[in-house]
Amino acid sequence: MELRHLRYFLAVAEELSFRKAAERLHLAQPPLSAQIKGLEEELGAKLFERTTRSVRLTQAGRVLLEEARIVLAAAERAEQRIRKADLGLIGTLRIGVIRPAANDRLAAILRRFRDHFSGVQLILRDLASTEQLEALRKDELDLGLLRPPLGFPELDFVFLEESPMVLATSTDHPLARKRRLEWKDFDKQPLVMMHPTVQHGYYDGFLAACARCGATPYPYQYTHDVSTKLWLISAGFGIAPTTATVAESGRPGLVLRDLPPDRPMVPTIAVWKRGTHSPALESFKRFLIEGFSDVSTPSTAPPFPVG
Amino acid sequence: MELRHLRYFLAVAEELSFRKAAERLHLAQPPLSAQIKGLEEELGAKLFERTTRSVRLTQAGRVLLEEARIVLAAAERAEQRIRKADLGLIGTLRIGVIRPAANDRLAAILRRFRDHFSGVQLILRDLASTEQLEALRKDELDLGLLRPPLGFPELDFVFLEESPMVLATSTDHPLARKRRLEWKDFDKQPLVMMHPTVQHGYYDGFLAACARCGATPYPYQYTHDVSTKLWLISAGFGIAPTTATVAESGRPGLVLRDLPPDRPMVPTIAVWKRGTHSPALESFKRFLIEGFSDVSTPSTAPPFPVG
DNA sequence: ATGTTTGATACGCGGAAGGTATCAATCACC
DNA sequence: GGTGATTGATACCTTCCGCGTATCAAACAT
Repeated sequence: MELRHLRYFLAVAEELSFRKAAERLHLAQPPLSAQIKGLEEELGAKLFERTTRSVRLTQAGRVLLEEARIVLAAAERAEQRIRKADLGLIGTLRIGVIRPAANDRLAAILRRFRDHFSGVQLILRDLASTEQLEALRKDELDLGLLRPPLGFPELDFVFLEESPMVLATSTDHPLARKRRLEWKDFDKQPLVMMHPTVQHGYYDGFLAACARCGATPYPYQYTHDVSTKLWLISAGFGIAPTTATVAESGRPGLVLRDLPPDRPMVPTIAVWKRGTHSPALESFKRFLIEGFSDVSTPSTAPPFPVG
Repeated sequence: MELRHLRYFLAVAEELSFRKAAERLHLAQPPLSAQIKGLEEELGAKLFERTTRSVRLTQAGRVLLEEARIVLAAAERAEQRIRKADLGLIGTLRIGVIRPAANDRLAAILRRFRDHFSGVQLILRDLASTEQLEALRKDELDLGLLRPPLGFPELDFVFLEESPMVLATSTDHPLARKRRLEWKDFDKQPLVMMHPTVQHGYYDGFLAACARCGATPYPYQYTHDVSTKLWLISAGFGIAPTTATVAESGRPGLVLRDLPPDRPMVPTIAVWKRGTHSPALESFKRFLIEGFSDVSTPSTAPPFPVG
């Protein structure tokens, strides 16, 4: 059975005349009769009682009259929704957000987007950077707001903002009191780090700077989220570089110190799969870029290692 | 757009592989690609992001995935309901009933039918004989329970039961007291008759018997339903032949008298349009005939004038 | 009796659906 | 890093089916 059969049937059922129905369909009458006949044979049921002078619906025909209208309406709706989706007016955007990016600025952007694109359902997922990259790879996410580096090629990104990396220690740690930190201060220091499975490469810049000055801190504890990491640091389990904006809310027992000169910056980037042509996503990216325009520094070359 | 497109699209969207989808559809891969391409062009929207190694849904594709399932499910449901309708398991039966036929016996038959065919919706319409014939002609009724004669050819019928015609008078009418009625008693009597537009030909037998005996009663009042007719008679507006079963409920002021020998019988028949092949209707007729089997007298030739 | 109207039938054409062979691009694997 | 395997796209051909024209048979109108 094809929609053509239903369209033809509906015309005949409504006109109760093959001739008039054919006219309405801009079709000759013989092929119309043939199509109806074919439909009846396929369904194994007579749909019309025909004489040479009258056409009447059978029981089966009466039922199909109801059903055909439903099917055709559903098909019509499908076409309309496709067109809307293609304009980016409806659809779903699955967006991954790392905790530090879930701030007021992003909330305002989301709110503005929803005001303009009420038909686009935003599905926000609170995921760590590595998890987002994996989700992007598996096409379970349309856009990720996360930290570099990118996990695999086939990704495009745009830089949104960056925040300096600072050192987090407990209040009773010697480095909390030292007047001015130097890279070699971190030699043989125990580090409280995010586990690579949730954030990979985050510490590369820090460790490289240490290495350049001959300092070799060592991994001591791994956590899976930022708040646990800060909690462990405040409990004296070690030190760690972290992003300045993350720990702004004054946490008791925690001290944030500026790193020595040439401190790494921690960018937030928006990432999506290359070649994804989604008008809704394009619109969302426009809102994102505009929302961060006062802080973002557009760059042609990636300001950090990719991959 | 045809259902084929949606079936093909659904396979590709679910498999996310043209090759696997083609396999599932028992189809070669190139025509499948061509069909999807054609669908995309017709809708004016890309449905898949394809590389040589991966197939991903676009926003529009994701929307169509939902919609295609809906449309195909509706089509599936349509086919199933057609088959059921063709077996007479679902559908609607529009049945006309004259008031005198709306009795306990018919109610029991209707109840039994509904128990066996719960999917068939019975639409009962309280209509006079002539109205039913008109409704049958216009295909607004599937079966009529009414009185002869039939209004036009193209009708088939089955005899269900009959009841003797009796005379209705008011209690103070001379004929109410006469010991034994003769046909010539009705000469010059005013008749209270059902209007021909609601019951046509009902009085033919009575008037013919009168005429054979030289009696000529005359039409005096016309009513449009039985209860008004009996009310007028009880009020002394005239006399009328009526069906014995109609006036059983003792109405004050009304007297029913047996007619002279060779009194006409009043049949109840079930009527439908010839050539109507409706399994549900066939089943209903079976229930009807069985329900009246103790009183009906099957006959090959019509026991009354047709037309 | 004749003409008109209606659905069915016969038949031919064109286009679209489907099959086969093949290509280009990418991935896996040694 | 070259090579074979896999995947979707392309080219080309065949088949079939949807559609049009011409015509018929039946029923109604005149």
